[in-house]
Amino acid sequence: MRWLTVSKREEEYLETMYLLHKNKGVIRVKDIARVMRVKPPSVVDALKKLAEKGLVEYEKYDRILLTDEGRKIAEEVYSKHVLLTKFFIDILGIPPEVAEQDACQFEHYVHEVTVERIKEFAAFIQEQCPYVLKQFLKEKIEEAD
Amino acid sequence: MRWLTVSKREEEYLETMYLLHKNKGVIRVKDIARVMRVKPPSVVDALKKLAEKGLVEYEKYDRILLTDEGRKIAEEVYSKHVLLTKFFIDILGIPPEVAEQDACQFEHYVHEVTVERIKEFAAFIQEQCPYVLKQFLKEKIEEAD
DNA sequence: TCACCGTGTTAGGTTCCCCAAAAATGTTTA
DNA sequence: TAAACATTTTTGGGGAACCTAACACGGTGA
Repeated sequence: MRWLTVSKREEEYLETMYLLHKNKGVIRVKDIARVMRVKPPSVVDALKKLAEKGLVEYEKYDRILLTDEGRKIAEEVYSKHVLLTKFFIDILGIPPEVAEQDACQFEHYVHEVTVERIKEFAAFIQEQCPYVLKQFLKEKIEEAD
Repeated sequence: MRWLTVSKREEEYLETMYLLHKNKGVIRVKDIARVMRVKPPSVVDALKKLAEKGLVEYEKYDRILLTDEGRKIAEEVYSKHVLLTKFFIDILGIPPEVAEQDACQFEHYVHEVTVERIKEFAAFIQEQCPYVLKQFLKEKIEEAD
């Protein structure tokens, strides 16, 4: 029962915090700001709002943590991120940096149905015509040289 | 030489106006508002800004037109829209309403490289393994019943 | 211990995009 | 043509997300 609205930007904050926690153990304002390419005051604004929504544990000057609910949202977003990035790279043969950027935006909007279908399509194609796929990727890589 | 920045939302206004002009001949505040799901005052705000940027011909109470530059941007966005929608529907077999929604968001962010690659991939697959594709779509449509 | 410095926070302000209410203009009809 | 109706515009205001400048905290080295 998720009655609260989480904006695209808030999802990005949650995802960033999730990854910082996963990779560095601690979540710090400075690091969130660096990753999100904003200044620290913007991070504090965001933290206050997310705390009010019960998605982040935050007391000023204290350590920052995602709540269960916050982590759940972050994981959902991140899993879409991973899926989309993989699809762009492995199926469409898009350069990693571009794939990353596109996934990063699309993940916040893409419909569940589309996510599922992309997953299925990738599996189907890789199983049914792996050679054709390889051929396509090969051509694209050669063009890039 | 496009030095001015056009926000995502502005792109949407331009695209809406472009389609209204194409389909109804005239562009009216009321219709833009309906399509964009905003109230008329918001449309007027947007029109003023777009006029300042030279993307729209706008004098109050007068007829509304896109300038060449405005139409150019609208066409670029719209062509991405069409491509993405087609890809989602024809290749991934996503239901039209969902495809429409997703395309509508993604079109504003998707990288040129990705657009090109999607185009190429669709052509390649449709040529190299049309039967496999048909099989995939058939399964998905059957599941939906 | 305390002064310093990095980090975090507050205060105040900007831009973008939206709205409701009311005023102005345009159009249609009696 | 003038009243009634539809459409557009102005006015005034709000929320989201960002910023700079200044201030507060807290761990560290002298």
